Amino acid sequence: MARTRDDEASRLDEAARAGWLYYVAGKTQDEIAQALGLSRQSVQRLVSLSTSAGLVRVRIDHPIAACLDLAARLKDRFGLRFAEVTPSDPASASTTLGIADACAADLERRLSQPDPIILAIGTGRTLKAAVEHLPPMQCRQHRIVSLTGNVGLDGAASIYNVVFSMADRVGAPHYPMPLPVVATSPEERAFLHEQKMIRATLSLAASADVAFVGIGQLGTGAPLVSDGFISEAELEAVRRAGAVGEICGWLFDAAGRIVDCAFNRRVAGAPLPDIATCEVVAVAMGPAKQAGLHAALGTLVNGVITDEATAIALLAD
Amino acid sequence: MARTRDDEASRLDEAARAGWLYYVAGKTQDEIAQALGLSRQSVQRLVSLSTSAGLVRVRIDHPIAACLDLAARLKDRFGLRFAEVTPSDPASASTTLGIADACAADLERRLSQPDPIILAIGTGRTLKAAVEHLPPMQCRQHRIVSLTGNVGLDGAASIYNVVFSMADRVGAPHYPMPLPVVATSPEERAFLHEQKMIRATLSLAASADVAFVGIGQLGTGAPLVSDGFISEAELEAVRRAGAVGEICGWLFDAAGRIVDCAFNRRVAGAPLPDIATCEVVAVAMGPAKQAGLHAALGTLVNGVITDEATAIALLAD
DNA sequence: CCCGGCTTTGGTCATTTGCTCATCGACCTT
DNA sequence: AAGGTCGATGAGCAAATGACCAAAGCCGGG
Repeated sequence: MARTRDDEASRLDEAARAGWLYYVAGKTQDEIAQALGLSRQSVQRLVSLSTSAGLVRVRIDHPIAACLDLAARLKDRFGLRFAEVTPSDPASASTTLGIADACAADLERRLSQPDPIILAIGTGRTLKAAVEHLPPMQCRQHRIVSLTGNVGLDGAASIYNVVFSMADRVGAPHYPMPLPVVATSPEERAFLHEQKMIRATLSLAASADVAFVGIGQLGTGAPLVSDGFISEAELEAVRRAGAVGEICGWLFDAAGRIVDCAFNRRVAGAPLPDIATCEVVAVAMGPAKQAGLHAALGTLVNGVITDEATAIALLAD
Repeated sequence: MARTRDDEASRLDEAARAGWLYYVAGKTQDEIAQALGLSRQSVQRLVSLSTSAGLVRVRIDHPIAACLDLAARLKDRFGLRFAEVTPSDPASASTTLGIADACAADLERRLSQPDPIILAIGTGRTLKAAVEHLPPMQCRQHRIVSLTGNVGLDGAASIYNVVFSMADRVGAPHYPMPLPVVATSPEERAFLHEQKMIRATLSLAASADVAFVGIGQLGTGAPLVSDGFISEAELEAVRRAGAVGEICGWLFDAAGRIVDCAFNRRVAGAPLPDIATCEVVAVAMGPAKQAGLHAALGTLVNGVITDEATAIALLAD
């Protein structure tokens, strides 16, 4: 036996004492060494031991602390590269409150970097709200590319295509997709994708460094239905085929796989960027989006911005 | 107005975030700076703010054998119901270091109980420091009553009356004493105590479940003198009459008896709760308070929070 | 008894951190 | 509107910290 119980206990005792002097009394390791008659290195080891042995408990008394903890657990659980959790306001049923600010803050942080990036952006009410929280900036070094078509069924630009307002605000070159959101047939889609300008934009989207996307629910009030891209009946059919959510029009199942269905073959937007090469951040909250979010995390996206309640629900699954 | 509440709150948000990343996640300030899009110096300031604002609470989760032993011996020797001993920093002359944290932790423990209690609190620098270490809580079930008047000689509220800041932090109903600390005469004291509101508060104090009090020294730097409640000469007189310490203004002798003197007849605060029915905890450390502490232990108080050096000295007497 | 492996200790150096100072900019006063 | 004041910010620097490395004990096995 290399060490007796007593030795170990007294060593922990020493460690606790050193940790106390260091963390509570705020002494330097040199002073502690002098006080305890040890070398500074020994004190360093004791202090280090006191933390690694879990003797030192640090608590942050702020609501943010719980959110950061949830974010760390989300990252760990779903293998994400990025996670941010905002405090929930239990009184509000809004599905953008808080995360829109958080998303805007994150966008701002990324855009204020001098190194040029290609930023892809999806569509939807959540992103729309986020972009509205962006401060005016000038960052011509970045390029912003839309992942979805911006033309509705009636030929009018969809108001939820956010690339325009975003690029407008931040003063960056932008690359919209002059396409319908959904083509009338796979053949039309293929034809459209052959167009030179479209190909350039598609290629830009494929090489995006970071993408922000919303999660579309498929239940009551599904945006695909209310925006007229799919009929209730067809949606019901793909739901029975396993679809649980939608990103930029792409329907996916509970395992995060793009469903092989007639609708997806007509989606005119760019394929979702590969999470191996691109940071794809889902911005969504609320019970309606939970199933879709859960399926997409770690498969279609490797980042998330959500709220406390949704984070808790996701981790409980 | 230089700063709005929102600005300050969001700055604390940021500070909490930085503090969490630094202390809990163990990141370096450089990494945090990069993650939050700030300069390293700003992160340093935020981390520093998070500690100075009391957001970060460190506690050593290890019973140091020596301190446990001292606590047990104090309980045994003085017949106490409660004793807690924290490690000492031999180099520091602070009279609050460590015990403020310990007192805050104990207060928090008691306040987090669901069963409602009446908590009486005295005054002084030590308790003030302890309250500042309390985390924000919501415990409306408890009542906090002050044992002393909160009005100084000049009519201003004494800053060391801690019931306000404490109640503020923990969100509990509180009952201050709208009285001077010391009345100008015994008659004035009697008259004041006849007031209806005062009587209610006095009665609440008398039925307190637990009380936390500081110990006032009578030697150099006696708070009663520096706060102007008693003249040097008068203090010297009561010292010759046997007084060795003071709790909430009440002077007591080496046997722990309240001295029968002119000053005590004018003390306007509530009588000290009876140790037969109330847990009265003295929070004090340091050689200057040792005599008073020794006299009060087991007579006026039945609990103590002190530090290692003081505990050793008390047991050596 | 010596030797080799293992742990611990103290020294050295790169990294991290806290502090001071100069500068900038916003806001207030005159 | 000009000037002053205050706070915030970033650069530089010195102190503090943590990691690495070599040397010294310590033990069991031979």
